Amino acid sequence: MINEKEVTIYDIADKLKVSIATVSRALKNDPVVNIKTRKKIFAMAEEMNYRSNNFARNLRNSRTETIGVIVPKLNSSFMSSVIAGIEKVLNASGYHLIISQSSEDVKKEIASAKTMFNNRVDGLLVSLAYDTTDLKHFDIFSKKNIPVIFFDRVLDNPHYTNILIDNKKAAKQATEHLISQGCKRIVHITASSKLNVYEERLKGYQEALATHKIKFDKKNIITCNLSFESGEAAAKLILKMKPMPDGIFATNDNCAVGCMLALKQAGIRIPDDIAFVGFNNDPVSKVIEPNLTTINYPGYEMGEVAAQSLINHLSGTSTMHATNKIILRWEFLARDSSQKIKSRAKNK
Amino acid sequence: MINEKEVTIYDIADKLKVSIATVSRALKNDPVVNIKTRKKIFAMAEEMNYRSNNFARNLRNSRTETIGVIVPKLNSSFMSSVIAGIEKVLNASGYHLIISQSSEDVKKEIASAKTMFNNRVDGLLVSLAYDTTDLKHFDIFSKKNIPVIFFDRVLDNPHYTNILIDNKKAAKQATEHLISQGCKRIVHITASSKLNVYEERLKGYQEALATHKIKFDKKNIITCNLSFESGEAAAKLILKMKPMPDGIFATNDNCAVGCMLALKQAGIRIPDDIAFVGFNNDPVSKVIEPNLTTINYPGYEMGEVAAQSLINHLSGTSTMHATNKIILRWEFLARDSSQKIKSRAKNK
DNA sequence: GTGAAAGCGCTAACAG
DNA sequence: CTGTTAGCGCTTTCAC
Repeated sequence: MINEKEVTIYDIADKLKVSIATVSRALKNDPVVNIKTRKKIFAMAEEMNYRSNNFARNLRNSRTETIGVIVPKLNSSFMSSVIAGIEKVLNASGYHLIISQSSEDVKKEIASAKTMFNNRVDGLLVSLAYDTTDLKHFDIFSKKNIPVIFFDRVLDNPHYTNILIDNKKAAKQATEHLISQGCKRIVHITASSKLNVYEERLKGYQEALATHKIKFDKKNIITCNLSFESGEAAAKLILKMKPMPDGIFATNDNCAVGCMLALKQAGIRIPDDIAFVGFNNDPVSKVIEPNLTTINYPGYEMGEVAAQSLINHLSGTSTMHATNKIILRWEFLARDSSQKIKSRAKNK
Repeated sequence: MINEKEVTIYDIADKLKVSIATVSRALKNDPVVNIKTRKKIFAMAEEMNYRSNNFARNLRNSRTETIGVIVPKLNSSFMSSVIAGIEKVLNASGYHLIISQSSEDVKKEIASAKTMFNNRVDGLLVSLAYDTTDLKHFDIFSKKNIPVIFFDRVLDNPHYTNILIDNKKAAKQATEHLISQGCKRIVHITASSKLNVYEERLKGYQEALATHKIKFDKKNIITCNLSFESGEAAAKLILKMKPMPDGIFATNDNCAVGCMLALKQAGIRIPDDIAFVGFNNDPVSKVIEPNLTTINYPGYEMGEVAAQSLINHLSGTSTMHATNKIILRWEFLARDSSQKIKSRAKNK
């Protein structure tokens, strides 16, 4: 248990009677070093249990090989899939990951950004908090040419890369599906946030209504924080509506499920009285009865793409200043919660 | 977008006509520096947007203020709660987190441990992979007195701290609950892993049977990987059993839910034909109908405790060599999936 | 109270 | 192909 002395390239150089420069070069497998010397040095390094000192290396290189990730909440099925995807790609490329959660609070998001900055991350991956309305706190990064990439919860902007799905189109299809099932009074449950995801989904909902000549009514918009509990609360509001809606499009499965359970308890039949469509393809959507129709949202893939895109920026494969948008595919999953007329969907 | 030059303590010293030593001391708020000088230096640092260089500092201090976390899988409700708890405590203490997943594979776990070691984490938090059978790959850490703490998925050992719940007792209570509901043929669905969690739960199951003079039958043990899908597969086995069991205790909610859904589809009534108890209090347990009786398992808290305990080790509050076990409380949640005789449980 | 100076381990320019 | 050397930015003795 005694603290062994750390072995350095000096120790290796001493033993082998070569210079530290040679050791340093050999360890990086620099072909300029004689192949035999390289082999000897590798062997000795192994034997002495040498491990390179990242601080010293980073101090010289001023790179950390560390990527920061800021997300609103770690414990959701979607977000943990994203992180898993990020982790996979980054680890494969030798990067490390430091993670921080904003807990849906801009203030904490700002603090996290600062911490990441001080820790000199080589790049940053961000999904914004609920109440974030501008991107000023990321200016420090762009000033130093540190790439920042936003995913899922993004804000339209001219400076950074955004990775997202076409929320408007997905929401439109979800709403049109309800309309095709005969729904006329469709409630939209969403968040009171300025983030693109919610704005776009609302737009998609409105567009679908417009296309089918259904008048948009503000009273049919319920805003909440999208939790399971707020879904239950939404159910109470819905039960008081006259006439009651015959279709509900919620921007989040969890919330939809909370709402469905509460409505079922109140005797509402789903989908016959009220048809449901959610968003995200959360695992619960296949447990609730009837199974929830939803939009499949590639969390794991989004993480992979975000990480890969960052790595490309870092390695210069893509130019720093190229601002773009990466749009991922999504998929509409029709399940029983919304099929009023057709034969019931197969389990999917 | 021009890369601004990084400001160092030399720059501050220059501007203020003091030495770098003074600046260094002042920045750490060392009382030996005149209070006025300290204030001036702080002000200037602020003005110049100084940020301390962690590499240089770490190179001197040989500490990283970084904690490594290795978990089997990131994307489970339980694990993300744990990580959230860890993140909270660690961030509050100024530590960073680097995360890696073993994907339930010892080989990747060994590789991750090595990476963490090379990155000189100050401490390590680990939940073991499915097929890990010994702790040799963590020897490198103990040799250098780097604390390693295991949580949840642990292996009994004399060298490291383990954080877990009393799985045997919890499993015993779960099983006894089924017995008290009149179950005589209780199937136990568990994992074919040597990890304590599964062994202890099996023991608890067996003890409960013994206490109530029910003969243990190996045929009543179904082993699988505990996924939702393997729960469905287990249902097929169960349907073929003659006589069919009248109670099932699964070591994981997800798996239990997969199994329940499949059995329901086959016309089995729950709890009347078969009563169910799960483990983990996963969100799905409150969505499935009937709601799943389960063991509440404090993931977030487990993360907090693990992180705090590591910090205590690091700060010397607790001695390095003290090996111990931290046992967290758990809670049995009786819900409808298991209540054959009593009036149905209130929603909990 | 403050400063000078050594050095943490490594990289890379330069020289041979 | 190999060695010498000057730092990277910071902390910390040791002097004054």
